[in-house]
Amino acid sequence: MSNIEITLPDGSKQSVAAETRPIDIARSISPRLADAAIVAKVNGELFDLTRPIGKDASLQILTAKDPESLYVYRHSTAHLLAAAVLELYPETKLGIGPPIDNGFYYDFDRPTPFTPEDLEKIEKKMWEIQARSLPYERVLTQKDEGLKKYSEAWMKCELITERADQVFSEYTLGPYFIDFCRGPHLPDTSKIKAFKLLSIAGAYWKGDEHNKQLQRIYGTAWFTQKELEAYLKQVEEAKKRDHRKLGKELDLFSIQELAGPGLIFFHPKGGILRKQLEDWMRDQYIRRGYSLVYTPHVARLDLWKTSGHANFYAENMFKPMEVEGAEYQLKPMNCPFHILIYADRQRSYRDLPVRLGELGTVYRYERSGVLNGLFRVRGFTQDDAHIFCTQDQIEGEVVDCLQFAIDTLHTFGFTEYEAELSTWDGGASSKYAGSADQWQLAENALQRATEKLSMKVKVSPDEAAFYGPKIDVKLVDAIGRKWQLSTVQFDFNLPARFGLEYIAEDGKAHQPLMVHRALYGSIERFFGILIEHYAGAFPVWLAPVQAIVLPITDRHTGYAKSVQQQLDAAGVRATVDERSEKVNLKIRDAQLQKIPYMLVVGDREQENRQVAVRNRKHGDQGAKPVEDFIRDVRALIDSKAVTE
RNA sequence: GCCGGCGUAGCUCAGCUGGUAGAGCAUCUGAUUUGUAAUCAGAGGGUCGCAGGUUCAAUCCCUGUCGCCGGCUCCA
Repeated sequence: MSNIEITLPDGSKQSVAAETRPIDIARSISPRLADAAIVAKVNGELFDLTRPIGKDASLQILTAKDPESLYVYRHSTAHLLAAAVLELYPETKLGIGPPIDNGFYYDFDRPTPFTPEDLEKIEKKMWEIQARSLPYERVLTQKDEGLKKYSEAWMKCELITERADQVFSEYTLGPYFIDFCRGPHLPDTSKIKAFKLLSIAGAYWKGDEHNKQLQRIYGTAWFTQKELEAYLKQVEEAKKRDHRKLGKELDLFSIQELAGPGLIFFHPKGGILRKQLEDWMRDQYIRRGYSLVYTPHVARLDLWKTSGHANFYAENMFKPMEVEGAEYQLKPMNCPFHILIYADRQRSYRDLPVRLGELGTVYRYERSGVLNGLFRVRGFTQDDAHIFCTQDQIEGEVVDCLQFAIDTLHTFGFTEYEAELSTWDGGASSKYAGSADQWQLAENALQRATEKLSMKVKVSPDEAAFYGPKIDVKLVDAIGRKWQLSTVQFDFNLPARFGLEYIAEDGKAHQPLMVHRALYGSIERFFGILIEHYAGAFPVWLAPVQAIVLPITDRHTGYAKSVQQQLDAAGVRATVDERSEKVNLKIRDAQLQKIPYMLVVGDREQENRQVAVRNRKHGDQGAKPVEDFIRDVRALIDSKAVTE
């Protein structure tokens, strides 16, 4: 038997038998390492701990500290799930079972759906199998032989036919379970310590709704019980912040069954918040050289035929309505309208850039199953703007757009964000509109703009829209979730379709470049993100009620009202709780309404023209003159402070 | 749209595999006049999402429909 040479991460070398396995090396280094080992890396490739190394190689033993380990761990937990399902329901056919961000899932094909009770049974069975310390065994199979072996399992056959090499690997777990799988896996089930099955959902085979619908079981898995509990707690936290729940509790907005799904009603308190968003954005438009425009909600279908939306966007549009023999279309986008304004008169290069901005309300048909609170609706308002400019101007325009996006995030209290640049395929296919020159120019401009602003950007090739490359900005919220928000995208399609032009210095007509950009994206959606980010406790400048005056007894109500009037006069949104209730109750209710400041007034305050300030977060702040409070709170409002 | 779950008072939820419904909070009334997260008492309030069907009898079983939730898909 020949020997092989193993190089460890510290550079040391060992000569060992070819059938030596990573776990053997780990043991020879230290029992603790062997115990902590999850998986190995052999020449950079993930390897089972129990798979013979077989050739000269560099070897790294991965433990729970290495991020790749968790995926292997979850993948193995998914196999454990499938093994349990097969033990309980042998007729079930297996789909795929990959690890995902917070856990894993497995897709099953089965005539009767799983119930929540089944989930409990399956989880119990999983622990039972786990306790047997069954090994995950890797087996090599010939492709034709494998197809025979899996002839009962149609999904596996499909996968093997499409993806498998001539000789492929399988993994077994116990007597019932064998799976076409690249691996690697844990050595055995005893390594699995903490997991929980979470939910059952329908999922289409390969994510395509034309395919058969399978039943997916989701689960989460972590190295330790502690991490599992922390994750479940984080899920709970997210539930507490759910904007649909808070929207009702804080009386911000509603969706009315009688009016229809996906259509948002802003209540007075939500209305104040929305007005803050709108006012800030319009103000910024003006400061940053945009022209504010207003356009209709419907237009002749011909416009949408010219823009092409009637064709490629038809399935997202409400059906046209007939008016005096002509068809009219509710607008799903603002761009054609802005284009009409641009094209309404001849443009000189001296006029460019033309930046037309609008808070434009659009209606899109979304399938009923995808609607979700404020996040996914059928009618929403975009802070939409279109920039028409020359080639020389695009880089500057893109820089300004991105800077605007970053300023927007900071203003609303988001400090972390990510940017993604979606580019085309370099012309490999014909699915993209526009010329290679245009793509090059635009992609370069986007790239250079991010460099100028020192933005970190992830490039996603072949992810662009068909009409142009784009940069998307994602924010990270208070509990670490990412939300796609702003977008800056080029459009090579519409200027051509509408024959847009400007007269250049050479006296000839040229086609302008068009940039489409939205920073909030959708005001409704951004509102929802804000609700969840702040868990309803908005910064003072956004809070619907900024201060509530709490008279201790009825005889203080008069003074309380005079305080409220002073606050009103100073532009501080204030109310008075006039109920004949105890202060404790009034405070409790104000806290639950997440009102930033509670101003308790009794004999002492009335006598000294003061208010006893209570901050929703920091509690009792002591008494101070009304003017002092107004000065302090105005400072916070004027600076749009996001911390208290 | 599809799969699964759900729809009971303004809100949050109970309601024993069929005998026309109950709690807490909220509301109203009365008492209490209160100092930093729930004062007490009484009263009113439901065609059990909607429409059919089965049954002597339906909140409960069946069918359809509307809406919501978790996913699939897609995006802002």
